[in-house]
Amino acid sequence: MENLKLKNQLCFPLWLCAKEITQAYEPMLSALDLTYTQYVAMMFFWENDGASCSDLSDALYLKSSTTTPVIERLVQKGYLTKRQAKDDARRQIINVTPKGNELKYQAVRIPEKIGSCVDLKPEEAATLYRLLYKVIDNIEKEKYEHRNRD
Amino acid sequence: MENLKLKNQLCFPLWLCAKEITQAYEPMLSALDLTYTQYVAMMFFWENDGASCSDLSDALYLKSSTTTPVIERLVQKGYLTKRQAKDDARRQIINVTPKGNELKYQAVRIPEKIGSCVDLKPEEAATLYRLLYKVIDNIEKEKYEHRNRD
DNA sequence: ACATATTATATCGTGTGCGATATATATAAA
DNA sequence: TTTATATATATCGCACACGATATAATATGT
Repeated sequence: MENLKLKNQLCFPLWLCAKEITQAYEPMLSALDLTYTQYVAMMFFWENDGASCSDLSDALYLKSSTTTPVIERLVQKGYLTKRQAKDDARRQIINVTPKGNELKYQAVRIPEKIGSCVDLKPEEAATLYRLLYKVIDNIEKEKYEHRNRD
Repeated sequence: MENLKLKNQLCFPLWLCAKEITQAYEPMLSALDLTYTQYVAMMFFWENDGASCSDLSDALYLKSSTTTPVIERLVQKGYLTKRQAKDDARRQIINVTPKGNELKYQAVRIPEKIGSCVDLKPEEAATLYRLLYKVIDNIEKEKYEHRNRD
């Protein structure tokens, strides 16, 4: 039963690490009135102004049942606007407001602060980054193959 | 603003990877009527029968507001029991029921299935494991120092 | 043109996970 | 002994995140 011990699970430090790093953002983000998920969503729209709800869902690997309320809150806070596309009324176009763009200038110091908190050597960070994406790709591939087995 | 792009964030693949791997457990765990968090809690109690609620909170770095309902559900399912300690009435002792121990034998194949899904070379998995714990330790250290700055 | 399938988004219920707060018990200090 | 402090756990409200399902709009096939 050695393989059922917590210390032998890869998933456990992964889960824990994600939780810890998300919490490390909390004091910086609460100053901007953002949660971590809202911050990630803002990062996406800063980079992809005019994208749709489903573009966000795809980029973040989230379901619309998660992104819809996240976007809704960011609209309420005045950081985003939402309107129907002219060519396809199903599509909701999201735009960043001037207030939402100001946030970007306030957020610009956050990544380096987190970096100093994580405190890895550049090559360690690069290795971690590479291995995480490898796991993500492997799981995605497995999911895809599983779907096609039915 | 290059550092505010999603692809340059270490936290994003971390968060995504944790989410993906948790979901990969889902089909195996739903057969045992467990969620991922409940499974982790069961792993802890299989290894630490007779531990308390706060022992679980400490081991999983969770608050009692999270562990209390998790334990509550596992008691309802008949996998755990909860009783007051004789020497300290504040302390709640958790024990695994026979039904809870049967689960262990059904769960024993899960880690290897996840391993094949994650599909890393042993040395890659070891590196990932080491780097994740390094980040966790660094963030914990930072938290500790921050507390002592006040 | 019209039925069918697909796509985009929303709604609902369940289960974490957090901070803030409350309560009961136990220990230490006066 | 009484008071103060610390500890263990529970409760509450908020914000994800999921699967299942519903609804509306568009695209496709005959």
